[in-house]
Amino acid sequence: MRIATWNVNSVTARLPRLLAWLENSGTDVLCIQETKCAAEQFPADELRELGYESAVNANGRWNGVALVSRVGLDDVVKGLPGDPGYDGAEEPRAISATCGGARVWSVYVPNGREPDHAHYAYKLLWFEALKAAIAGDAQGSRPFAVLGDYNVAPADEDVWDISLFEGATHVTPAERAALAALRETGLSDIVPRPLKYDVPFTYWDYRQLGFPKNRGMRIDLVYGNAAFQKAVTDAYVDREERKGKGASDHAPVVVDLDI
DNA sequence: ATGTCGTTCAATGAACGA
Repeated sequence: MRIATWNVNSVTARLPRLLAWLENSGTDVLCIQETKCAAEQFPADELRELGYESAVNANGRWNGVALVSRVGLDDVVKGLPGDPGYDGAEEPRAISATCGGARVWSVYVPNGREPDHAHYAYKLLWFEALKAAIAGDAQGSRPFAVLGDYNVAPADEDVWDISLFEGATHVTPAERAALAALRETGLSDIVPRPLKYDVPFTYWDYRQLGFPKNRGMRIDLVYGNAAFQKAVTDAYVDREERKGKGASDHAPVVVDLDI
């Protein structure tokens, strides 16, 4: 089974590339983040024509996640139990389902904006709720993984120049501690191969020639339990998808599994 | 080859988030 995660930065703007990528990549299950559309605007019909079922948790302009599968899509759960919400409202940042024998989540962790911003406190609370929600499945014998845009670089090496991140989110000890807490439930970081350069960056800012200069970050992560990790045969970042006109600012992370 | 992109609201750009 080939499973992938991709922050598409608007599923409607990305639709031609999304359909082409699914056709060409041989992906069985895709975890999508930042659909940036209302649920009814999600291109389920176009995906169905390619043989994929869809499950969507989205509500408009911001955020939005989805699961797309051609190997089954059962027991869909939208949202995160205990989601702290932001500014009085719960946001569509999580969806989970059973696909081809694996239980998978597609998550879009809050950005945090600045360490002294309310959004940062929200981000940490959101991580706590995620940990509580997945701890049971992490210990289970069924292959289980949480895939998505975590908006945290696990180590200093996971950003192009750590000296430029002083005082910034995505690299703070508290955010990294939140990742460590997730791993302590029984999940492992499935680190993909970079297809070019040394570090498997997954995101490059649109601005200031981020991609051509490889000013990237590894913030799209695959956290799998022991059964999932044991089944992994390969993992890589499809940086080709970041190239050219009409690309998302994130590249897909692809994982091959012997299940 | 790549010196932002995408959505929304109200509008022929600005505001906002990332």
